[in-house]
Amino acid sequence: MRVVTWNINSLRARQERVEAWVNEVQPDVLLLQETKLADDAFPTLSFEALGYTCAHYGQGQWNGVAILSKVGLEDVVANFAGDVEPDTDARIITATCGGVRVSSVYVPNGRSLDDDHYQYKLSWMDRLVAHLDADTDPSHDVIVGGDYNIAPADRDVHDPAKLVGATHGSQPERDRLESLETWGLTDVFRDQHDADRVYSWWDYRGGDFHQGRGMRIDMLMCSQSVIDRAEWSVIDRNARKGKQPSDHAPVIVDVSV
DNA sequence: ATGGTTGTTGCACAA
Repeated sequence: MRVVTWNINSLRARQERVEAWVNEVQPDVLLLQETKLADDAFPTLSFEALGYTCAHYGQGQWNGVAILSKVGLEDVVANFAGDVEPDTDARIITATCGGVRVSSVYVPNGRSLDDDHYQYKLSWMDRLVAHLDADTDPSHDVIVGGDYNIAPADRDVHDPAKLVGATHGSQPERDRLESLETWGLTDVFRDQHDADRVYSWWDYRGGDFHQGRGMRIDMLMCSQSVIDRAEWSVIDRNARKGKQPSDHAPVIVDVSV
């Protein structure tokens, strides 16, 4: 079973590229972030024609997350589960696909360490753990994939010095990722690869992609039973090339079933 | 240090 997470930075602007990539790579489950669509604008019919069942949670203009599946899609939860304080933004959707409890998450950017949005980001990560407690159990097959807007370690960043005093690499953010690990999830890409200078996001500006200046902030966080069956994982940086790319590349894992 | 780019119920703001 092939599971992919991809922040596509507007589905409206990216539909053609996303469909071409999907036809090439044939994910069984595709987790999208930043669709920037309201639910009634989501192109369900286009994806159904490619063999997918879809669940979308969006608000238009900003945010928006989706799950596309060829292996079934059940028990959909938009927003946080249970009694967890609901998010005002559309940043998380959860479903069961092929026996795996998958979530597509778009963690708040944080903007800057002194911004209210940074506190919102930390709170959001705390609520994500509470959501997992309410929704499922680490002994199950669980994949929480998405744009975390957090680089797990300095080795996941082109220039760690530039992150000092900034978001994406601060200790409180990394502590939140560690809380997810404590809950029972593992970053499958890092579990499989020791390589440095592998990124999933590059700023559009200044030729950063071509200069190799990026960060690895998109992850597939997997429970142990999934990690044990993970055969292969890669970040497809080719998808960041060419005309009108998203600023993020897709992250792929193949899990034996 | 600054600025560079892309997207949006855009003409400022988020990333």
